[in-house]
Amino acid sequence: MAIESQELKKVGLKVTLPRVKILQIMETAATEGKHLSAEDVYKALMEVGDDVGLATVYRVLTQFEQANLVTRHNFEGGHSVFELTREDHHDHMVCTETGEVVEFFDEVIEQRQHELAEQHGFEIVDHSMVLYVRRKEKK
Amino acid sequence: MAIESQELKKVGLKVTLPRVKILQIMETAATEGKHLSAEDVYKALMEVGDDVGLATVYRVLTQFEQANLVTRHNFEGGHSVFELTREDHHDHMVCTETGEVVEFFDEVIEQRQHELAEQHGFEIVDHSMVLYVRRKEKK
DNA sequence: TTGAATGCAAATGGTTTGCACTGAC
DNA sequence: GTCAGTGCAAACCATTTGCATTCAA
Repeated sequence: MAIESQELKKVGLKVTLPRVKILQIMETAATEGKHLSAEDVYKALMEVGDDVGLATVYRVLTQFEQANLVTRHNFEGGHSVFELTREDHHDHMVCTETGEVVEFFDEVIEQRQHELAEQHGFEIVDHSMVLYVRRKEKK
Repeated sequence: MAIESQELKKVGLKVTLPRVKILQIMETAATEGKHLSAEDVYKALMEVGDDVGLATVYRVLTQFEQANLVTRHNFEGGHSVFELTREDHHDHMVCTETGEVVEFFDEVIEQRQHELAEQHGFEIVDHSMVLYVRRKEKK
């Protein structure tokens, strides 16, 4: 049995063709370090000849998100992008010129965030930090 | 002439009733530390008896944003909120239970962000950092 | 068999736009 | 008087949902 099927069962989702296919696509994207929108996933399915409705793509991605298989990001621009959930937390910097996405993690910042929330009597449930950047001119 | 009129002229916008009214509302909200959605502004206008179309509210807020009079934030949840642009940069924490918004600024984090961008060969154009938080249970 | 999953199309909700009318200069 | 600004309704776009059909278990 394919790895995808096992992962689906593990999170309590019935093994169906759309779910397996979409999971495969997300895994492929992950190895390339890419973040896909629902539309991207839909197109990828079309290209491989798999006829899955866009609505199903949204439904499945949402289920995957709830099952913590994928993580949803809301960068500027109105649409969401998804990536396979990884055990290691990380934030993103997005190049405003090329759209390139770089992932990073910084212990100092994470630490400060918790301290700041604490100072205001809160605890952090989640956070998003996106740096919109531009390639520096080489001198 | 009211202060609002001068501000509008300064940024090259013709002085019209909707623009003056909306600017006043944004200023009032600012003194209360509030962030308003287009809908909020629209409702505020209605309450005062000023009949301005929702479309105009969007158009004016967008113009204000381009003129750098107001700043637009895209928190989770699909809709944008606006606040008067301030010279001092700050980030936000949003309570997931009450919607309460707290502004904060932390030099340590700002510093690290620049260092991290630099490490990847980028310079920061802009950034968004939002902490989604929950009031801590008092023990 | 049988309830869950899917496809399709229609609905949604925030935001934008086309166009004729209005108003600021 | 003119052209930018506005109101209204229709259009948009990403996403969600209702419902009849299909399918995994």
